[in-house]
Amino acid sequence: MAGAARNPRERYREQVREEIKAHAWTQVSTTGASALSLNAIAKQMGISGPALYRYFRNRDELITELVLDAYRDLTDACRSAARAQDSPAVRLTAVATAIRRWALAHPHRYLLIYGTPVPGYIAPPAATAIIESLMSIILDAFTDLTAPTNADSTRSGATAGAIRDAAAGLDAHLAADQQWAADHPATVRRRALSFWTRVHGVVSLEVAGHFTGMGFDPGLLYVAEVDAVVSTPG
Amino acid sequence: MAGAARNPRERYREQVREEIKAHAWTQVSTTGASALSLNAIAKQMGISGPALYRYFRNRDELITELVLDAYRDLTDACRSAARAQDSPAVRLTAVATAIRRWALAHPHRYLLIYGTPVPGYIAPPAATAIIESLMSIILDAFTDLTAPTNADSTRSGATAGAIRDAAAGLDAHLAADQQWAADHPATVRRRALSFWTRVHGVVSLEVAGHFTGMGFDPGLLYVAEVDAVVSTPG
DNA sequence: TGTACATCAGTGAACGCGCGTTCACTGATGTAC
DNA sequence: TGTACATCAGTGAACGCGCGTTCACTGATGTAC
Repeated sequence: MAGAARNPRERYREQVREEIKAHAWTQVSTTGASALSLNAIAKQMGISGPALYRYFRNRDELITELVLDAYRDLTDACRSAARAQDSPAVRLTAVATAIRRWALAHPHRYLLIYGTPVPGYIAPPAATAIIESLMSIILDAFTDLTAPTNADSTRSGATAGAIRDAAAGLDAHLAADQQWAADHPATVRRRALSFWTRVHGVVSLEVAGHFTGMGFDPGLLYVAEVDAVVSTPG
Repeated sequence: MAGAARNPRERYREQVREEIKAHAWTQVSTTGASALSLNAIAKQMGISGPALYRYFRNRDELITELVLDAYRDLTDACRSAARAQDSPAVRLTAVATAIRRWALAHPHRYLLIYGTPVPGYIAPPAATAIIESLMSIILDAFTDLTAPTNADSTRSGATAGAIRDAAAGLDAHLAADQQWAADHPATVRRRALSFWTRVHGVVSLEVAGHFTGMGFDPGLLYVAEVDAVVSTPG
């Protein structure tokens, strides 16, 4: 995307960069991100170590590229999942499914973004921009979900007083806060945050293997968690 | 607990082991678990590297000890939080608060357990036993919560059909499954799983710093998420 | 079309460093008679 | 109470290894006249 390689040399450059990143990914998946070794990548490619410095200034720049690729890949998956659906509720479920599918298909990619931060490494600002565009998919869907049924979203109801209190408290806090996603109403932001944390609650535990041996299907738990926030009015 | 040091030599041994672990923790918090270095610990203690092999067979055994300590510490925090409360709903909130407090107080401890798995390292079976005792605190609380209001936990209700469907589907699946926590009814297990994933959804994102810069209070989101599963009937 | 020049991919040696782990050892500490 | 012996904490040298990064270089590839 950032400039289709014009001359042959640039084309080749881009090609080798991709090959390096591919080998980097297989290494991240086996050794972990913090143990990523440039020399090992070079050896796998049948190339001398210093040759890599033609393509990446140093180790940190390579990791940054991997992180950005992962962010882009996840966001693309969500965008195309959302595009296919008209109904906002179905769209949200589709996005949730896309996230889990993506995470299970590329656990190392997921963990590089949402796992333990690589010590000493600071995520590039570009990553924030990408993740914001992902969040806006979710925010927009919740906006669409709230708009038509605006009339019957009454906030009383005798059932379950405590949950309403806590949610109302969060709403009030978000209404006063103008930093994040200020162009969306507080209720929409609250539901988007709820969606986001429930998604990662199930997925991160599943990817890290904390459900293994328990013998139930995490997919059903996932659907239940996501549906609860999508289908609950308010 | 595992045998109070009898003679002076054992007492000293235990003491040095603890000192090594303390230095290991400060190193994990700065460098990350996968970069834990025995030689660096020794240097910090003013001791030669090989001396550590008197106290731990190798690097893996030290990490195992750290993991077990973290599991024990978290479980103890939850147990004492639960002990103070009679009402099951309040008890669950107290446990949730204890988990978040503990995670924020010891981010590296939390991430060692629930973050990216250390590559090549397999969690010891003893850890599973500890985490099961933690889960039983939550399972018992949900059992107490369900028991008295057993009569009015009707499964119909016109509101929010989708959420009921997904939850009911998970219930049916859990009822058929006899592996995990088979001594508790499916509904209780479903709610415990929901509680567990919501807790980690908020906490893991918060600890990894994914809320920084968004400008809202994660504590309020946390309370809302936990209250939603504690206060929702069924 | 052919030649001269600039660009740039890749090499190999070298830098200083740290790692986990083993081994044979010294010297202090506790124990048994 | 004093001595002989066993136990064990800790040392220093050594093992082979891999790391990120720099440097001066060779040789191929593309460009300009």
